[in-house]
Order: sequence, then C-alpha cells, then structure tokens
Amino acid sequence: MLTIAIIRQERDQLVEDYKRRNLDVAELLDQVLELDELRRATQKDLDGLLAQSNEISKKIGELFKSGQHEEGNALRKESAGDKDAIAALKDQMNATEEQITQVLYQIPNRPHSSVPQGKSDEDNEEINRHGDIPSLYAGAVPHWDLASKYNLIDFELGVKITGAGFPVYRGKGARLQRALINFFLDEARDAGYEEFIPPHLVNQASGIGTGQLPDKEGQMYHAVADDLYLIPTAEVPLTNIFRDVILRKEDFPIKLCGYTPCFRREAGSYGKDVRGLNRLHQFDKVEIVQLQHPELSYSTLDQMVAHVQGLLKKLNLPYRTLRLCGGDLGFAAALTFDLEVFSAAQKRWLEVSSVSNFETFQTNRLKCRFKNKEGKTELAHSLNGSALALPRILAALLENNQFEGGIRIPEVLVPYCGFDTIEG
RNA sequence: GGAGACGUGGCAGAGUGGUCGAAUGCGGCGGUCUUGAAAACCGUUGUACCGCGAGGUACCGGGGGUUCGAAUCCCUCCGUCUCCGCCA
Repeated sequence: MLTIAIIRQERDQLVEDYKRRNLDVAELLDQVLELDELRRATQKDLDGLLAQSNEISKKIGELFKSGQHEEGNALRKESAGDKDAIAALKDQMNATEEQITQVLYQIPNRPHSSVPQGKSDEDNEEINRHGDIPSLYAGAVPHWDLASKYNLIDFELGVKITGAGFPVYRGKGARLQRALINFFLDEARDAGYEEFIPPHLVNQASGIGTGQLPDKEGQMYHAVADDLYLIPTAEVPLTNIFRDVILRKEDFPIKLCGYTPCFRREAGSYGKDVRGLNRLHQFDKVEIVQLQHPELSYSTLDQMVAHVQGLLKKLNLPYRTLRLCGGDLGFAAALTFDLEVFSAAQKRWLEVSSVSNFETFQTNRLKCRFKNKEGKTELAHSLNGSALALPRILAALLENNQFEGGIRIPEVLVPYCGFDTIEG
C-alpha cells in the first residue's frame, strides 16, 4: 500500500510510473489527496473541540475537589453541548479514513524504475539463460504419462478424494517430493535462512498484511466457519511474523524460510496449461523471505535470485531468468524476477519461482518498521521468493531425465531420496 | 464444550472515576567515576496523527456504552491462564 506521504510528495511522478503497469492512477491519487485534506481539516476541528472539552472537564474536577459544587454543576451543564459536535466529527474522521484505506487498497505497488513497459508475459525481459536443453529419445513423453507409467502420481485418485488439482503422490513420487523439500530447506539454511513451520491457515489481518486481501479474496480458500484462510504461499504467515513490529537496524537482514503446502483456488484459470502438474490447487513450496533496510533491498533481491538459480544449477535444470514487465507484475511487487525451467517433453518453459521486492508495500500494511539513524521509525522493505515450488520442478525433472528404461535422479537428490533411478 | 480468573509501556508490576501516557523495579541509551570494565550515581527512554512552531489529540487486548470526565464502571468480541470434560 502506498503511503499518503509519497502520494503528497510525488503525485505526478507516480502517475508517470504507473503507466508502465498500463494503469492511469491520476484519479485515484487525487481522490486520496482530496480525502486526506478533508481528514486533516476534520482532525484539526476535532482536536480543538476535544482540547476544549478536556479543559472544562479538568476544571470541573478541580471545582468538585475543592468543594465548589455549585460552580461545578453549572459547568457540567454548559459543557454538555459539545458532545454532538464531537461525535459527528469523530464519525467523519472514521469514515474518511476508511475511504482513504479503500482507495489505497485498489492501487498496486509502484513499479521499480527498471520494470519495462509491457502488456503481458510476452513482454517480459529475458535476462539470461543457463544450461543445455536436453534432446530426449524418440519415445519421450510428458510428465503426466511418466507419472502413471511409473506409478508416481495418481491424479484420478486425487479427484476421487478431493477434486481436480489435488494430486496424490505415491511411492517414489512421494519420496521424491519429500527429498526436494528437504534439499531446498537445507540449501536455504546453508544460505543463512532460519527455518520456520508456520500455520497453514491465517486470519484476515494476515491476508491484508501481505496484500492477498482484499485484492485477491477469491483466490484463497476460505474456512468460513472460523473465518480463516488457507495460505496460498508461506509468504503470508512468514511475513506476518513482522506485523506491528519495530525492528532495530542491526536486525537486518532478517532471513526466514519455510516449507508449506500452498492452496490456491485458481479461479478463472481454465483449459490449457493446467494438465498434470502444471497448475494445481494444492502444491508444495519452500519459500524464502527477507526483511531488509531500504538501501540494501535491491542487492538482496539479486542475492535471492542467485540463490534460486543456484538450486536450479544443482538440479541440472536448464533455466532462464525474466524481469517481469509492468503488465505481468504482481499487485504487491515493485520488481519481480521469474525463473523458468525448460520442460523438454512439453517443449515449453515453466515458471518455477518468482522473486520479488515489495519495498514498503507490504510493510506499510503490516506496520513493520525500524529505527533509522535519526531515531525515527521508517518502513522496512520486504522480499520473498519461491525456492522452490515443487510441481513444475518435478515435471521438468521427470521429463528431462527420462530414458528408455526409466528416469534418472539428479545426483544432489540421491542422498535425499535413497534411490538414483526410477524404473518400471 | 462447561466453570472461574485475568488482559496496563521492551519485560515485570502498581494503579478501581478527575492533576494518569500512566508509580516502581529491570532492561536500553547518554553521561560522571575508572588505565579499561563492573559497581555506584545522574539524566534519558512508547506509538501514531495534526501543527511552521509553541503546542494539541488519540491509544492501558478490539469494538461499543454510561459520564462534564474512563486504564478504572457496564455490554460485547478476541485472547491467555486454572480446573473439569473430550481428544492426536
């Protein structure tokens, strides 16, 4: 969420910047400014009335204390009149603040200066590629065929138990999942991230804190009876650890990681690209999160991208790095790098990680601040990235490493799996 | 789920209608002393908003109410603890 201070100071520049998101925010910003004027004027009036009322109350107290009851009672009657005016101004204050919040909720994060103009994922900027795309043998098949051929994943069984998008992993498929989770967590720990196991359901305040609510209400599973939401990513509980927290600048950088299942309704997605593991309602992911000093957050972003690239290198998966254009950038992000691996049997790139700097967008909602050099509180920067999401990694691993007699397991995973080949 | 107790500043813990944004202790920060450190002593130490400033306003779990005035009384929600029940 943008701060009102920024809108007041940089209104014109903001309008310019949001054009790269293909958004015209002029009207929204002006609404905020107008409401803010009203709010300040109202507070001025309200504070004045309250000050008066406080003073009279104090006087009455003193009169009664010194035994001057008649004078006290006279004053009491006199002061009763302001109550309605005070109540009316309070109502107006609250209503105006609420309106400001509602407008601010509609405005996505300001794109970083390096974010290219663009409409869709086709305009994303490819930054680099790494690894050779394997040439598969003639009988190579996509991962959904491999999954059933080697009895690794049962999609139909998931449909029976729950519904589409909830696969059942079994046997070596299940063990491979667990191996990947442990591998990713160990790598994160080696990189200095503290491991957490957070709750998988969160309250509304947490959803608002990281930006899922109210913007993406329909994308989360909602347990209505208890008004809790199933997390779409570990980012939500992990980042919300720092809601309403004032850090010391020595605390930076704060590095956390955690494995959780992720639940996404994927409302509105349909048809192609949803086959097999490509798009699921429940999937596993290891997430890395950092809170950082504003001056350092972009070098931190680069480090996080490098960490994810390191994972892909160790898994020997060909990947490319994209800088998302304004049109593809998420609501809360200022800058995002996507990592995609090449799925050799589907012959296409699959997004496996999204690493973002949210600058103060989340921390403003979270009220996560630190004491700066001048001793003043200042909003921290928050960042996160998938390191990594499992399903598409698994898809690419199965497809890229298949041979006539089975599937080879990448060397780094063998100690985690306890097997080096999947065969019929 | 039932019964009871409680929710105050970084922590501990006073405060039951007025001068309380809140005693005191601990912790933190600055200083004196010291070769240095510790101890001792002195000072300082919540957050947000409005205002050029002086200063003002709000906040004692959240929300609402009573009152001229609420940390204090009432209602409600949330949470914690103890006992009972149930249970991995």
